[in-house]
Amino acid sequence: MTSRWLNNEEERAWRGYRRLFTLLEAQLARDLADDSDLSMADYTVLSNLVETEDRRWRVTELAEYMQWSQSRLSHQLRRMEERGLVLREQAPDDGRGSVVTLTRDGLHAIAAATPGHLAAVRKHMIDLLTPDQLSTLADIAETVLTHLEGEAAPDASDAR
Amino acid sequence: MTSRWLNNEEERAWRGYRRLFTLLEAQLARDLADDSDLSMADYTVLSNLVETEDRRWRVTELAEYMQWSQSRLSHQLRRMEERGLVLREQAPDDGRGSVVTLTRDGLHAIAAATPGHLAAVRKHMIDLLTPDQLSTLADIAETVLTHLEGEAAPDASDAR
DNA sequence: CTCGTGTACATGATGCATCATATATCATGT
DNA sequence: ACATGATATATGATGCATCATGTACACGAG
Repeated sequence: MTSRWLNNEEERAWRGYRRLFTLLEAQLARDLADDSDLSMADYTVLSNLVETEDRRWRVTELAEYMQWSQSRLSHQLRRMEERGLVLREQAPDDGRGSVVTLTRDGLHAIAAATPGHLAAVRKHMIDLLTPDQLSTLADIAETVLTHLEGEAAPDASDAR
Repeated sequence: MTSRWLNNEEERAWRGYRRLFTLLEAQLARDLADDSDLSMADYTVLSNLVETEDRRWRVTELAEYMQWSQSRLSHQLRRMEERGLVLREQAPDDGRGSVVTLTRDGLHAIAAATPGHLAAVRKHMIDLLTPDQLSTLADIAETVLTHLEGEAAPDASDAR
């Protein structure tokens, strides 16, 4: 496990990347809280719901899509259900399953919050970068994500 | 829907960036947990301590440097103190303040964990990218961070 | 000196994230 | 039909993050 140290440019990239996420996330959460009653978690759930054709998700599928644990999503949905933002119904095709849907209030909440949030994303990040930078960033993410997804399921050698 | 507001390339960058952070953070935390008894939070605190000349920080300064709330750091330090990783002493020059230091165990823990952690950072990110990509990433972070830091303190009346 | 105000840090309460486990249902081999 | 194991979801317990507030000290004005 002999590890080389990070050189200057690598360290600049690494530290910058981490600090970027920390500060940007905080700023977006503040902006969102300022003009809605939603947390980032609420927003993400609602926006995933509103983006589907019929505005319905099976709970586990939504959890996988969001890269959340099933338990985390279940707790989050319970809180959002108590606030009247979403509903959980019996899945028609599977007695074990639930289907989450938006309530009228939930739809209203996400519709009201989205323009402001996307404006904030632009203001604090997208509009600050050149098209080249954006495209490089997307490439970086793609490369690392491809690697990480291979990492998560390096299975195949289950046989002993 | 996001694509109404961001064009394709912007959306690819934005979604990629967010998913990158989520998955990478999870992977690094797993790797760290696998070969140490430290959480990412523990690791960050310890590594900030070990990187200073005398291995001492005033609590508030450390909190600012880490971009943590003072309260969050205080709770974290209490837990770490209970585990014998750090110590808090009276600040010599200010009766209100505390100075955090590493214990022998804390020093040992960070020394043992660092090579593996840096190897993981290389493996899951740095070594996957070209020097150009790294340098663009660092530039992106610098640009956005400069903007965000202006955002956090848009208060010009501080001028003396 | 002491009064008011600001700063450094700690702490209790509350909400969220995670872990282990429970419950109900489905799927399959016998 | 039945046992066995897998899957979908919920939930209670625990630890961490955050918020509001408390305590102690600092510092300057009168």
